[in-house]
Formats: sequence, structure tokens, C-alpha cells
Amino acid sequence: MKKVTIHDIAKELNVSFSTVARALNDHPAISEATKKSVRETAQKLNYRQNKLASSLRSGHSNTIGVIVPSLDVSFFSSVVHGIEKIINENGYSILLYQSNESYESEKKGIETFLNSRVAGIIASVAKETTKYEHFSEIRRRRIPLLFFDRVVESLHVPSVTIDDHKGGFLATEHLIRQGYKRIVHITAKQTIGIFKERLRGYLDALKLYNLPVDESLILYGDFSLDFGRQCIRDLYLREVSFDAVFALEDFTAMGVLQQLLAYKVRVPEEVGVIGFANESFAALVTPGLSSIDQQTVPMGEAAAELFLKMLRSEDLYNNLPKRIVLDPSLIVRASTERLASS
Amino acid sequence: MKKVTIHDIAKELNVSFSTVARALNDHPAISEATKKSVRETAQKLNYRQNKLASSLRSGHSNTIGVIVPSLDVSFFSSVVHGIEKIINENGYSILLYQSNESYESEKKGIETFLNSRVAGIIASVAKETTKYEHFSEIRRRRIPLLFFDRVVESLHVPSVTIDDHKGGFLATEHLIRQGYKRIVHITAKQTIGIFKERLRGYLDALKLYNLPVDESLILYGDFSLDFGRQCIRDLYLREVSFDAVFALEDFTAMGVLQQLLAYKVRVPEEVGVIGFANESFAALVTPGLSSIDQQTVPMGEAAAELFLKMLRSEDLYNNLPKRIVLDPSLIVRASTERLASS
DNA sequence: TTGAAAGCGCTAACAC
DNA sequence: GTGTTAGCGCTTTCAA
Repeated sequence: MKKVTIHDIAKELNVSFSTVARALNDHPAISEATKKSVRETAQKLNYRQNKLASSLRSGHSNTIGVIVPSLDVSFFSSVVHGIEKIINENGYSILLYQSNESYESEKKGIETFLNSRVAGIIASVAKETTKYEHFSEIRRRRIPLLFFDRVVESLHVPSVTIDDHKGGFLATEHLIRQGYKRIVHITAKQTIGIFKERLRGYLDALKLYNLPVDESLILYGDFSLDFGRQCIRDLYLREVSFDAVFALEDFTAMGVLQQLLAYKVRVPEEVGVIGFANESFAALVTPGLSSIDQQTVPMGEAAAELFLKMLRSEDLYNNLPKRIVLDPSLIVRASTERLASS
Repeated sequence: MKKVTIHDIAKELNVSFSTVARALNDHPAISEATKKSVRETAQKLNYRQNKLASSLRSGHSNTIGVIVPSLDVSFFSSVVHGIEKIINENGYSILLYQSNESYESEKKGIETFLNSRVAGIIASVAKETTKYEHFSEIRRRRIPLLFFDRVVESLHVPSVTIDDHKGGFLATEHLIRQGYKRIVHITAKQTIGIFKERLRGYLDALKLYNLPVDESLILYGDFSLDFGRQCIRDLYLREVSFDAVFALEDFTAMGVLQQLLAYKVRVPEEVGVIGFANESFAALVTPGLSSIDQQTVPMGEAAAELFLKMLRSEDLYNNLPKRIVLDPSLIVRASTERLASS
């Protein structure tokens, strides 16, 4: 199949190729009649506009780079799902990259985006990354950049995140209102921002409801399902009394749940359990695991919409960057539903 | 930041711009000394090759289009994860599109790919799609096309799928070997290829082990968690005796499991349950749900590798298309583990 | 309302 | 080993 260009259409119709170009771009100065015949022969010849040429010439591209740690993590694939939806509805396409949490990959991805002359970049930073030169280069080139979930604060770039403090607060408040009094919180050993925020939410809820903060109820670890199980074993070994557990994320909460059931502890009657992230399994396990929903798809949509606004505004980096902080929501399931009304 | 081109580097070094181009592309006829100085000033000036220009001129692009129904389905995001990994390691980038199971979106996605002059396309067909003109256009343009999981047989295009017949067989055989004799199979009302294959596997296993095929044990429905629950209620209502259930996918199996537990039926002692897909929740529910693993990441990797071979071969559409059929694997968990040894 | 001409930044054939 | 030249297929001024 020979490659068809606007010149072929022009030859066919005996007009100049620039008339054809204008007709295809729906230029106002072209008569409806010409437009019609141009479109018809374009169709007939199976013409397809070459975006490479048009982007090169015009200096405008309609692809935007999206880089995330891994699509194999449901949080990220779900956010990308939301981003792609909105981005596509607005006529852009996405160039996708996974950093696999590696700084080198992330840098390489950004370079590819820059070389491909993307219109802008949406990113969630790799865990490993501690140098941000590749991100500041984007800024220096005046290319729109937006972070979601994992943000580099020092760059002062627009971002979309969720309010982890509020999430921690909601989870804890819910347990308190269900009548639980000695609430364990499992958090991360490392001082990762989001987990510190969830812990702050936990502490603030206790304070607000005049419950004492008991340091022996705050457990620090390498979060995982196994760590959740281990926490429960330790609490029993140490004979710490408790009647509820708020775990920093659902897998850990799941471990907690499994170990409690193994010990024949009744959930939620004797001990309530709540997680964080609202993973798909939370609704399926028995008893259903209460959790905090992170609004993944809305996060992607909000990110894409804010980003489109950035693309359209001229004074991109002049005013203060906009930060959208989404509200997490409490999902109550059987694992904490001790009272009829919450 | 002014845009830097090879001309700027050339001016800086008093050489011709084509020397610069060759140096940057590591052309053998350029002296090491020139290469070095060119690379240095490129770095100094913050030069970035414009891929749009180079692809336009050379006629070769290094982006490949990937279109899937939805990234919000873990199967697809996991396969895309595998594809992206291999594709990137080989210097290509992926342009991503979701069809959301819609024919119109799928068509639009393919058109965008064609306009963007992608080097090739990897696709998993939308449910809604019944016309394949957009796919045959790809072939006509001699652009490499590969299907994974959802294939258009009539197009004779390379593909990567899993052996659903074998999956159905493995699941059923496992139940038989565990001593279950009256095995229910829940399948789809619509005659979707993969589900028909799983059913065939079920029937073949029964035959091989000389178990009778009882039509009243084969249930056709609109699969979902709720349908799984309903199946169990119906079986009890109709007083059909059975001692195991093989459901066409995990969510349905989960419904089965939940309803059995609600009826205080002991799993796996009285009834064994196995699903299909090995969703992440299968390992987390109690009892753990046995399932058939679909090799999502390997599928993505195999698809990407076969695809790269296609890109490199000249006689793309001459010989018979290669079809890779991956073996599913049996994952045994508590829901079917009635005997010590399987 | 349309045409002519220049050029986006690069690759690659052809010179020397 | 390096320079010259001609485009890739478009967009976009300027002129008519």
C-alpha cells in the first residue's frame, strides 16, 4: 500500500496541497464544497494524516507522557485507567512508562518523553528516587508537569493526592464510634509521608474523643500480610489488651484478620479490624474487611483534568501550583460493624 | 529555554550539522575525537534529539500501540505490565489506549495509532467488536499486528493466548483426584470462545476418568459473584446432589463459596470449589480458593517478544502466523484440598 | 477563497 | 572522515 499524502489528494482534485491541508483541518476560509470533495477523496484514497509531520511542523504534540512505578499494582493501574479515559476524551494519547521503582528507569522514561516532544508529563515518583534533576529539567523546558500520589514537594509542581490524615482519622473515629476503646495501629517503620499522615489521623481521632494514647498499641513494621499476623501473635504473647486494629493498608489488615480467626477471636464482636486502600478483596473476604477508599479512578480523572487546564493556560509556572487533595471515604463492612447504626 | 538542534552544536564546533548527526548516532565513519567533542557540547547545550523529526525522515518509529479493553481489569493491566517491560528493554515505547469494550473507541484507537505512525500494534479485542475492518486495515498497511487473549481468528494474525481447554481439564482433573464425583460446572450462557473451551476441558476430564456427564450439573448463566450464589441456592432448591463446583472464573467461584459457607456446608470436606484466573483475592479468602493461573505477566512478555520478532522479520505476512498458547497452571488451596496428597 | 513558498529537525545518498 | 544536498509530510505566512 503506497503512502498517501495531501499531495496525492491535491493531484486528484487539481487543487494545491495547501488547500487540501486547510480543508482537512476545517479551516474557516475554505468553501464547504471544496472541503466536501477533499474529505471524500481523502476517504477514497485511504488517506491518514501523519501526526509526526504535523507535530514537527506546528510544534504542538498531542501525546502526553505518563510514568508510574508499576501497572501491576492495582492502585496505579486504576489511576492510569482514570487518566487515560479523560485524556482520550480530550483528543490526547498517552505514552506509557513504568519506572519499576527504579531511579534509572524513571530518568530514562523522562528522557524518552522529552525526546518524543510530549505535550506534558504526569508522574508518580519511584520509591528509589532521591535526586530530582530529571524532573526539574521538565520544568525548565516549560513543559507541564503534574504529580499524583507520590509528590516531590520541593519542586512546587501541581499535584493530586488524597488526604491520608483524614483517612487515618476516619478509620479511627469509626472504630471509636463503634465502641472500641483500645485501638491498635500498625504503621510503617520507615517514615514515609503517607503513613505518618495516617498515624497523625489516628492520634488526632483519639485526642478528639478523649481516649488515651498508649504507645504499646502502636506497632511499627515492614508492612505485609505476614507482619499483620505477627502483630496479633505478639500482642497475645505480650498479653496486651486491645479490642480493635487499624492497619496502615489492607494486606496487613488481612493478616490481622486471618490470625484473629485462627485464634477463634470473634470479629467484629470481640475485636474490630479496619484496613486502608479498599483493595478488591476487602469486599470478598469473610467477614468483609472495612477499609478506607482511596478514590483511585477519581484521582486519575482529577489529575487528567487539572493537567488539561495546565496545558491550556499560558502562565504555567507563574502562579502558585494548584494542589488537589481528595477526600478518602470510609467503607464499612462486617469486620467493624458491631452496632446497628454507625 | 531556546530549542537546541544539531545546527547549534555544529555552529559551536565549526563542523557541518550532518557530522554532528552522525556523531550522535555513533556512525562508524566519524573519528572518536569528533564524537567526543560533539557529545560534550550536546550535553553542555542540553540537546535532546527530536524523535518526531527523525521518525518522519527515516520512516521508522519506535513507539508501538497497545490497545486493551480496560486497565481497571487486573488481567489486562498485568499483561500490559509484562508487555511494557520487554518493549522498553528493547528501546521501544508504548502508546496506550483503552477501548472500554466499545467498538467505536477501539476503532478510534487504531486510527490514532495509524496516524501516529506506530511501528506496530498489540491488541486484545473489545467485547462489542464484531466488524474487523479496522484490524484488516493494519494488515493491509503491512504494519505488524499481534493479538493476545482475545483473538480475531479470521484475520490470521500472530497471537498469544492461554490454553483454556487445558485449564478446564486441570481444574476438573484435580477435583476428580481429590475424590469428588459429582462436579458442577458453571459456564457462560453466551458462546464465548474461552468459556466453551473451559467447558470442553471439563467434559474431557470427566470422560477420561470415566465419570458420567450429568447435564443437570452444567449451569449456564451471566457469570458474576451473585450468579455463583444463586447457583448454589438453585442446586439446593432443586435438590441436586453434588460434591464440587468448578466455576468459569474466580468471582463466580467466590459467590459459590460464600453461599456454601452461609449454608454451613463444610468446604472442602463436603464440597470442593475451584475457580479460574487466580485473582489476587483467591489467596486471601478463607478457605483459600483454588484456581487456575492464567500467566498474565508471562503472557505480556511472550506477546512482546513475539512481536519484536515480527518487527525484525521482513516477510511479515508471508508464512503462517505464529500462535503461542501458554499453559495455565493449577493452584491448589484449601477450598479443594481434601486429601493430603493431590 | 485559494496558491506559492519556506521550513520544522532530522536522515541518508552522494560527493570529495 | 567530513560536507553538501535533498527531502520526510506537514503548517503557516504572504500574496493574489
